[in-house]
Order: sequence, then structure tokens, then C-alpha cells
Amino acid sequence: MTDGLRSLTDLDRIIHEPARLLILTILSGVVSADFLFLQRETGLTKGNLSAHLSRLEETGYVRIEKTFKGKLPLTICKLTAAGQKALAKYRQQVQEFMKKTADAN
Amino acid sequence: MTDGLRSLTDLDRIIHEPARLLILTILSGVVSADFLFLQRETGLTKGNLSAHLSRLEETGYVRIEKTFKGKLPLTICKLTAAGQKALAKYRQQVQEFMKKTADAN
DNA sequence: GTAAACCGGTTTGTAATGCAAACTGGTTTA
DNA sequence: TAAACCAGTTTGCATTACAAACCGGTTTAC
Repeated sequence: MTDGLRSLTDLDRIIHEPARLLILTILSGVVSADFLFLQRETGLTKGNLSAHLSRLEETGYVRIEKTFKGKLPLTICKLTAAGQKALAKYRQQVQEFMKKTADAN
Repeated sequence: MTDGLRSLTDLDRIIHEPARLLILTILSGVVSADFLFLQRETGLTKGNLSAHLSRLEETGYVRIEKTFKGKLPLTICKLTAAGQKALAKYRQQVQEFMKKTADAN
């Protein structure tokens, strides 16, 4: 009866981290975003944002392209297909958990 | 516009951990549960379960009572009022996030 | 009677994590 | 030419989740 709940324990930990869920969610709404835009939107420190982006890139959820705007470095981030899929799955699992346990009071 | 999302970053980390969310959710459905029951329901190892329960107790979300069933130790766990409240708030925040970002594909 | 297996847990060791401060390579300003 | 600034990255550290090893006690096997 309480059993389908155990699926909680195999949530994608990469996405479950709030900062990364935030980043992915923002990216899912735009075609691409640069580093400073993401920093403003998330409120994360540079170091923190950089680390999370690296993690998301390693995992294949985000593609990072380094270029220049004039003479200044510019880091452009896009959600990959894998990232979209993983995010959708994560949302699905959370949705299901919330539904199954929606017995208020 | 994407701004209310930033509230993700102040989710209660104690509850956000899937194993603990699972424990709290189970406890919210019963008046009390013993250690072995929780272990079976969650599928956690003893060590892991013990550590999470200690954490939940320190935080004041769960009350733990040690007694005996016959000659064997028996650990009984109950969700506290604070635990209920914190769980409800967490669920509320997640619900809100899901609603705000429900624009599929 | 005592050694081995079992019971219900707790403690310990370890690798992974999130975070911000300090750093980097380069550019603009004074 | 030094100081301040820019867009990030790396480093150091404290916290964490996890399972293996341990623990005090009880039952079973011999």
C-alpha cells in the first residue's frame, strides 16, 4: 500500500539538487542562456553556478559553449535532449509522489 | 517572471532528502511505527535508517521512544507536530513549483 | 554449559557533495 | 603602469549519505 513510495529513493540526484533543478527549469524555458543571466536568475554565487554547470555538462544534461562577446568571455548554456528527458522524468516522478500522498490534514 | 522559482533554493534540506521524505511520509499515515516496519517499508539498510531517524529526531520532526517487546529492543517512531508542519510546508512549496512550471514540452 | 547464530539497532570510516573564498587570465580605467 | 573590473574556475572546507563493522543482549545447536 505505501509501497509505490519507495520510488522516491531512485530520484535522479543530479536533478534533485534544488540549485540544479532551478537551472534546468530556467533552461527549459529558453533556447539558450549565458552565465550571467543564469547567475541573476538563480541568485547563486559564481563559483556555485560554475560548479553546478560543470556537473550538468558532465552528466550530459546541458551543453556549454564558450565564445566571446566582443573581447569578453561568454558562456552559453543549452538544455540537451537528454536533459529535457531527464527533467521530464523527474517531474513525472515528483508529480506521482504528490498525487499518491495527497491525503491532506 | 521566472522569479518565484528561486524559492526552490530554500527548501528544507532535512526533508528534501528522499530517504527522509519517505520516512516522514510513511509516519504521516500512521500513529506510530517501529524500526523494523520502517526498514521493510523504506528498503533502507539498518545503518542508514538509524542515521536518518537520529537526524529527524535532532531536528524535532520525529519522536523516538525506546522500549521492549518481550525481551527484544523496540524502537517506536512518531511524527511530531513540528514534523507535520514542516512536511506540509515542504509539500506546499513543491506543489507550487510544479504548478508554476507546468508548461509541458 | 558454551559456542555459534540471530536480533534490533548504533557507531565508524569513507567517498561524494554543496558552498563560498580565493584565484585566474584578460580588459578597461586612472 | 598600476589598480579596478570582468567572466568565470579552482581550491579548501565542512557536511553529508551510505554501508560495513560493531554492540549488547537472546536464542539455538551441540
